Amino acid sequence: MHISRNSFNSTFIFVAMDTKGILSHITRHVTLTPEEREFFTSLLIPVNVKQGDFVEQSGEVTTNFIHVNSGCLMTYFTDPSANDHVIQFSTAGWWTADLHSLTQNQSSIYSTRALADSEIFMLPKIRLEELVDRYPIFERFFRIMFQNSLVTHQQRIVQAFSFTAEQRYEYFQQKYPQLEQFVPLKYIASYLGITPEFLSKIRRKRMEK
Amino acid sequence: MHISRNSFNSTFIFVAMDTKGILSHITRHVTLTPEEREFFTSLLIPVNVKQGDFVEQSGEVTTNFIHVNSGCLMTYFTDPSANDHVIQFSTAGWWTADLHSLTQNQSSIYSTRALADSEIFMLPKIRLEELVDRYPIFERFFRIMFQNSLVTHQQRIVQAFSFTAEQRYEYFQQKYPQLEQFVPLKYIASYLGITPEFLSKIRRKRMEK
DNA sequence: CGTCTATTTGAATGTACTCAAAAGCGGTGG
DNA sequence: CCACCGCTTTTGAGTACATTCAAATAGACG
Repeated sequence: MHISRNSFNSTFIFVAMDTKGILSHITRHVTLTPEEREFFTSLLIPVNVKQGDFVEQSGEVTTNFIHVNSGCLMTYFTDPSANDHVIQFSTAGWWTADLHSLTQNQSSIYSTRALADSEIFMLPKIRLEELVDRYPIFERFFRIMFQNSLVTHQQRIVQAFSFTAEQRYEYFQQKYPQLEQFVPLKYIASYLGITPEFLSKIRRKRMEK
Repeated sequence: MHISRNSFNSTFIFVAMDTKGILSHITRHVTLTPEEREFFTSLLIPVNVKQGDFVEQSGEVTTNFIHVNSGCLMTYFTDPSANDHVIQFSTAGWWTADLHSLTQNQSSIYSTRALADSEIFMLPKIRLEELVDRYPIFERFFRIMFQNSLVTHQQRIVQAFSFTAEQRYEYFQQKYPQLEQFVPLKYIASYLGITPEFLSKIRRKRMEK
């Protein structure tokens, strides 16, 4: 899998970053006291990544939850035949993490890379544990977040099995209209579970209508 | 979709039921005080269902979390072409719920039925809310449960897109060896996202090896 | 412009589906 | 106890959806 900038950049740029976005996403689900906000934001590690940078690499043990403040990330799985399968695109407001690697301390089978220059927050697993021990309201927040994520995952499973590729593409366009603007089609094809060639044929067919 | 007993049984049988199993599943993840155990079990509604009974029906708004104490349930989705797609088999120790219907108060697109005579616990949504408000330890429990469930869901998405039907069948056999003993093949085919005819052909091919 | 990658096109192929029908299997009633 | 019924599973032929491979075209970037 190649993106224009394909070097692995291990020297992330740490900068001051606005926490309004992430806090507003959280307070959509739970109410925080000033103290809770303060403590939470103190745990976040702001990182600037450039297009093509790896945020996580398969084979390593994941130690961070990641929140996208701006830009766009892509998480993908490389199968034994060296084919990549995009699992998720994460735009502003989304969280991403390999929960299996994170909870079982096993090396990850997923990689996460920046599809565009992005501002992200890293929340180390051990810090999250401190956070929820101290303020159970965050336990609730993550419970709700995982709960919502499960709904989305379940819908994707249903679709994978009951929709044709063309229907999945239509659904994708409706649900993420902004993504198609700047995500290369081959990654969208991968996300839909089809080859770039076949996506191209679907697109032509739809243009002709 | 037909099971031997295909009547909708709205008169569930309420009985005394052992709460040891469900408590041990919970205390695998969190530690509970006697008071917390007591309060939690007081919220559970034990129900006995017979093979073929509906536990939840699509079109209705879901109001319960369901825990399987013994037996086996199956949750499936009926698509616009009236084809059923099995989403999950739930055996002893599993939880099941349509989180979308539950959280958004919308009518469910899933149905859940008993594949065998089963003992289940119902936990009404409003009771769960009381529970987590009063004892945040349960917030943690459900956070961990959803987190683990997400791992499984993600794996299933990866498999749907990168495995052939035969590979998915092999994985299923490894992961749920007990299920194949008594679940009709057509439901297993549905779970795997293939037709019963094709599963039959896969099985013959594997027998010949 | 030249190079590199992304996208499109077309032909041949493969995986899985549809439809129709036969075979297997468990229960029920005469 | 056997015959019949309803449902599940198997089989086979024809078909559709999606892939592979090879090559042409289009776009982005230096």
